[in-house]
Amino acid sequence: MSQAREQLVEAATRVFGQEGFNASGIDRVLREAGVARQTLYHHFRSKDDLIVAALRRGDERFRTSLARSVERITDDPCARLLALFDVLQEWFRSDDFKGCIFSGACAEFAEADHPAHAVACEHKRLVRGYVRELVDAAAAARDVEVDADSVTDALRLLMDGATAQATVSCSCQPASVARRLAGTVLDSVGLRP
Amino acid sequence: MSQAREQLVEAATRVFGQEGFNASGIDRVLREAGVARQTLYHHFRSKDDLIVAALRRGDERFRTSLARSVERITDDPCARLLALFDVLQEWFRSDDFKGCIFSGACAEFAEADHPAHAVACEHKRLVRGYVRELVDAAAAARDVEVDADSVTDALRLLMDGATAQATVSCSCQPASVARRLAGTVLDSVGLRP
DNA sequence: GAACAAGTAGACTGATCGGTCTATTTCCAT
DNA sequence: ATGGAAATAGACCGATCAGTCTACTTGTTC
Repeated sequence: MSQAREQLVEAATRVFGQEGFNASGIDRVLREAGVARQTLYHHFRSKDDLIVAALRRGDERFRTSLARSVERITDDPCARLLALFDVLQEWFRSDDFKGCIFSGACAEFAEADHPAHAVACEHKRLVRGYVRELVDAAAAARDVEVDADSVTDALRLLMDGATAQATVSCSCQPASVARRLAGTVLDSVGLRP
Repeated sequence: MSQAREQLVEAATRVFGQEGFNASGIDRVLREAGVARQTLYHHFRSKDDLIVAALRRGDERFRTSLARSVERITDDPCARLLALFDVLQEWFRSDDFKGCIFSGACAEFAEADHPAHAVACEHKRLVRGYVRELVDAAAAARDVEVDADSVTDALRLLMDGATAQATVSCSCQPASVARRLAGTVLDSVGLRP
């Protein structure tokens, strides 16, 4: 993998995440990447292509970071479901938190068939897959029968709700609210840590 | 109130809501409003001013529509809390649903001190105020003591979560998930319809 | 050492952007 | 009737945008 391409994707994820997609010009990304104009168009056909690559990079980074953070917090499979919200809170607290770039991409590229929208949709699907794994692991550890899909949907909705509210309010409190709600959900299905 | 200004704000809410803020040019709004260029700058100092006016209009329209829809669905104060999610589902189902323009505004204007961000924040606060009224009414009707703030926070988080997910997935299912979760929340505090 | 791919620097294009300026018209109130 | 505010049409401005083109410099590989 080319180093120039690597720095391009890296700068793009950073710039687009901070300023938005339509608001960030190609020149800004090039300057931050320290890369020539033509190099961009050697690796990507258009700005949209770069946006898609940046979103994919953001997806990988987010999911690996989420999993690693959750695993670092606790070993207990049930407690890990609540740890999801501790990780979110940590994220909201960070100085450069500007909301979920995938929700942002859907806001800026509202047409459902836009490639960026598709990547965002896939990202949410993959995160759901990870949460689903955690739910299955917790159910197995507690040896209880649960409607794993319903529990997963509930947790995902709480996560996205907290993120949306944190983006608008610039506060980390939504994470606490979501965590408390998640606790009652887990309680009701016998997955209380 | 001037008719030209009225049509400007109306067209702006429509165009910005469909295409986003940075992606929509002034010319597009002018064409849809059927209004001359100079007329815009007679009523607004800048595009940002028009954006703020459009958001305010969207706020009014959303809240009055929400309240009217909820009141139309049921008279029971507790059932109205669940009706919030029926209204959301109806919204998600509409053909031109493109997500919450206030969350979209925060995605496009991430700086917390941007006027559009401030209006979005105020909108969320006002919606919370309405939900809070519904919670208080339900508690009074059931004659139970509830932590109204907590219940309101929970319902608002479920609403925003459903909206965020519906925006990405282009589905109305998140409304059902949120409604079911809201039901368990209300159950646990004695506000079950 | 020749060929070739990757990268750089920077000028350039056509389009669009937000915003200004001028000239003219409409219409209402004094 | 006359002055003034509101509105129109459209040229115009400087800036920025995404994307192209040319010319030159690296390395690497055969």
